[in-house]
Amino acid sequence: MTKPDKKPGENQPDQPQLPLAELMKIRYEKIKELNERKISSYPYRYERTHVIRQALDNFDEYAEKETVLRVAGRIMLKRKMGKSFFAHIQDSSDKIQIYLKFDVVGKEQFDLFNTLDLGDIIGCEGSLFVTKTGERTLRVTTFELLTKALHPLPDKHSGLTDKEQRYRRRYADLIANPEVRETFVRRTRIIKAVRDFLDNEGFLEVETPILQPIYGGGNARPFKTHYMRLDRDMYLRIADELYLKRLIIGGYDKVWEYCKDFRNEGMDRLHNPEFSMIELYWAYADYKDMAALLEKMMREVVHKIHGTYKITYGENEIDFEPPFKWITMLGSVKEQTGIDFSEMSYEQARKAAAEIEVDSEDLINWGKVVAAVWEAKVEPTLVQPTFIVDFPVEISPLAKKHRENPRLTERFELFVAGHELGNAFSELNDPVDQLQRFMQQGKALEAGDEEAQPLDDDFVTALSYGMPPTAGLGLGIDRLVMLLTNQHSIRDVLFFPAMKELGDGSVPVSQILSKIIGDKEFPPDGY
RNA sequence: GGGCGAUUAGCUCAGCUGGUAGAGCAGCUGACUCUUAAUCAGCCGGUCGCAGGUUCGAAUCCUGCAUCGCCCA
Repeated sequence: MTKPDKKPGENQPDQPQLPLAELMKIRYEKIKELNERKISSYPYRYERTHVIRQALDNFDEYAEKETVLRVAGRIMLKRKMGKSFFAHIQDSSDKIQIYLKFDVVGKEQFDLFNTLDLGDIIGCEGSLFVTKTGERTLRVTTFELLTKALHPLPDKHSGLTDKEQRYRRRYADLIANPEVRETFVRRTRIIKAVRDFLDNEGFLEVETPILQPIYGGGNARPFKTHYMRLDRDMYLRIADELYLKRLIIGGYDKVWEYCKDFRNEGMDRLHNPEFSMIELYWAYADYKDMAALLEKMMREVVHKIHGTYKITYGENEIDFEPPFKWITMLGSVKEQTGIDFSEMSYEQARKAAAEIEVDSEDLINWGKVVAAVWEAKVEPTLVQPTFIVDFPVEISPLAKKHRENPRLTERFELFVAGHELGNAFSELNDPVDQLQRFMQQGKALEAGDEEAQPLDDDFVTALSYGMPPTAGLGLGIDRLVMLLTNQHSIRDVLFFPAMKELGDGSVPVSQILSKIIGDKEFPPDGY
């Protein structure tokens, strides 16, 4: 149905037809033609006998017996040779060449195959053979279109290389770059290895609230949301710590959680606002026990994934064979700078920091100055797995004071390849001390430190019931995955990293589609 | 937050010191019944990230903004 009074000259030149729209329209027309022939472009299922990898693994046997196989996948390459086609189809396991001959499949199927586009998903039945050039191939006797792709695929050779597009359209990245699929499979295997290890060590996997009335357990700005039924603000958790300790108080000895946490801060190579950790708590143990456990875990996980204890990360070879280096924060600072901060006052520490060009302008206590010096001078040098031990009390509000030095806490962080991987301490279980630490944090919060944590009254209440001596650990899973997949940006180990909103005036695909299907009722020059 | 770089067709990229946009792939037509980034012939396809400015004239020079990347804080 077209408007008869519309003249060709009336096509608005200020609304040019987008090339993408043209490509999608051609594909949509193909769907309509198939529909007229009662062929669906989106059937419901396909009975596969094998995934492609299985077919290839047993190739010789299947080829010899001329076993009939049914495989399915996405068309990645397609070559026409007169009255025959070669194509490659790809499924989750692998890809295989298929060969389709006019004489074998007949005119109807041959013509149908001719209209297929790269990106379409098909199911093929046939047997295996080797071509003249030695490629293992499926000779198709019959095939079905399983899904029509409206959007063209990235370039068949160079794929999708634009980082931004790869993050924003991860599905296209995964289709075009199989090694990306492999990275994420490895991510899953790493998490499973951690889970298996903790299972074997007798830790109970639990779940605690993500949506919390009071956030805590770390130093970070939270995301705030609103619960309408209760008409109150809630926070997305920044850590699991305070809830897991409540479970220790409740009587569990060993608990852990795989957790998504949320921190309202910037994003860069090492940070995403939403990230994954594991936290575990272990009653009747202290931070040295925890360090030994973590060593053991790292060793096992690395070996399970790599089959060896030495891995390559960037330019470095990293050796996970225990024991890892163990050095106090103050000792490591002294080692790198020659300065011993341990007996200094706040003022002396600031002066010493200034001499080695570490800015302590906004740092309000001794502990923060020490930490700043340490970050500037020591952290970047830590390539091999290293425990940095005994942190200043001011920067460790949930850790128990050191049994030999009240300025410090019994805390360690594990560093590998210059990045913090894990953070652990002998947990503070004295409710009075905990309350005082909360008060200190409260002052910092009032003074404008948006990362300080608010008083959690119920947590103090819980502690007052008595928490056994406990060691706790938080381990950054995204960082661990980066390390074991040799990736250098957290965005490459997250399927869907946080991205800023695009402000470009590009035409959304849904709008293109609307206009294409609008052609049924409106003249085809409508856009 | 600061510095540097990138942004041109669905994808991958050219486009020099300003003269009004080009290739390959994909798509469409045709040839080819063992090709493999198939090949060959022809065709279609662009608000040159956005907004200003300089200029007779801007993809190109200048300013601002946006997004992405890298480095620094």
